[in-house]
Amino acid sequence: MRKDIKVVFMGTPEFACASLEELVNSGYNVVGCFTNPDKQAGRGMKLKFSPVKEYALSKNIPVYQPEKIRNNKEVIEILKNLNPDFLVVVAYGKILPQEVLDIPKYAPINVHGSLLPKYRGAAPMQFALINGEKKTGITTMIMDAGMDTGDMLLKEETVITDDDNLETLHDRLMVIGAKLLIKTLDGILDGSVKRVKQEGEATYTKMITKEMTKIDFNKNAEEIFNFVRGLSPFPSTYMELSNGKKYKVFKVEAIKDSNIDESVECGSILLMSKNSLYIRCKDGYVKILEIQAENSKRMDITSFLAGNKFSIADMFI
RNA sequence: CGCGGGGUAGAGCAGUUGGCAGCUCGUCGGGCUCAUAACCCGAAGGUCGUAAGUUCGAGUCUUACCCCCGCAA
Repeated sequence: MRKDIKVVFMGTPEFACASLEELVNSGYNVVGCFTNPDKQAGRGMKLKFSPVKEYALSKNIPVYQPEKIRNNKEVIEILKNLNPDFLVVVAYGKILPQEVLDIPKYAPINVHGSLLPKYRGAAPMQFALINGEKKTGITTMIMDAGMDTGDMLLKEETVITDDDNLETLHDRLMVIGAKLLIKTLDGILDGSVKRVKQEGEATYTKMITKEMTKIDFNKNAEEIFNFVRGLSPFPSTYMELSNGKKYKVFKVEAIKDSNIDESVECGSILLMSKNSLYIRCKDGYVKILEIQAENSKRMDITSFLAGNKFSIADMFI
């Protein structure tokens, strides 16, 4: 049954690859994969394949890597010739024109990392964490020309705990997304899944840029805690010393303190011992737990302080 | 040939013009006891990434190789 259904897959990072693997493992006939062009990356700037490409090649699935799709006659011709029943798009990194969305026989399906209509856009998981959400999830939808505005098909929630960071949430949603994708396709085929319009207040997320990743110690401890875990371990947040030195921060603990000494400026080092570092913020202090200096590797604060010292007069700006 | 940093004790680091291999922490053993991972004393633990070279003498200088990491993407 599933093997008679032709699927064209579009995706690029690891998050997408999980869905592709699930499609293949559950027996769908994946007839082609679209993924972003190889780019130079890593030390030595060697050409690197995307996770989706790596996997597709290992399964002998044809791979296509067009620079652009919009107004690209050649690519649209290829897509039409593949004659897909479904087009499945997961974190592809391109916006698809209606012309392409019209190609699949059943529907173009997208797997999105939030509970729509909240957190549409590029970085749903990051902002769910940064905003201190208590839950988030995966939504599958039928794509339309808008940015994550299509009719919804299935949703699955997951609770965000204090121990979560971007890595744990990403990994969890990746698995949920892959499984929900199969349920969605199966449900469309047997008619059990109905499309539902997105209702309620929609919010959009911007792409995360380096400039956005600096810690602002004028914020509350809780806000900083959420900010750090929302971007950890990648792209990660950083704090900057008044002398210009930067330190990436991967994990902190938030401690509210109503008796905080108001004469100490936000960003000042409140206390440094052989295994802990406390920095003043708006409503208390932040205890740094995992840190990485320039040209060095990520380490827990105890190891870091064994060989690196700050002056108590130092300040993070 | 994208730019750059580094391999020294279990961890993180220092090592000046080549001249006895060190610091903080941890570990182990004692002490103390109000003492949380946060007091005191003591001990163990290193073929200084690998190979060759220069030298009376190399962690340090030269050459080659291996490995790790940051930026950038």
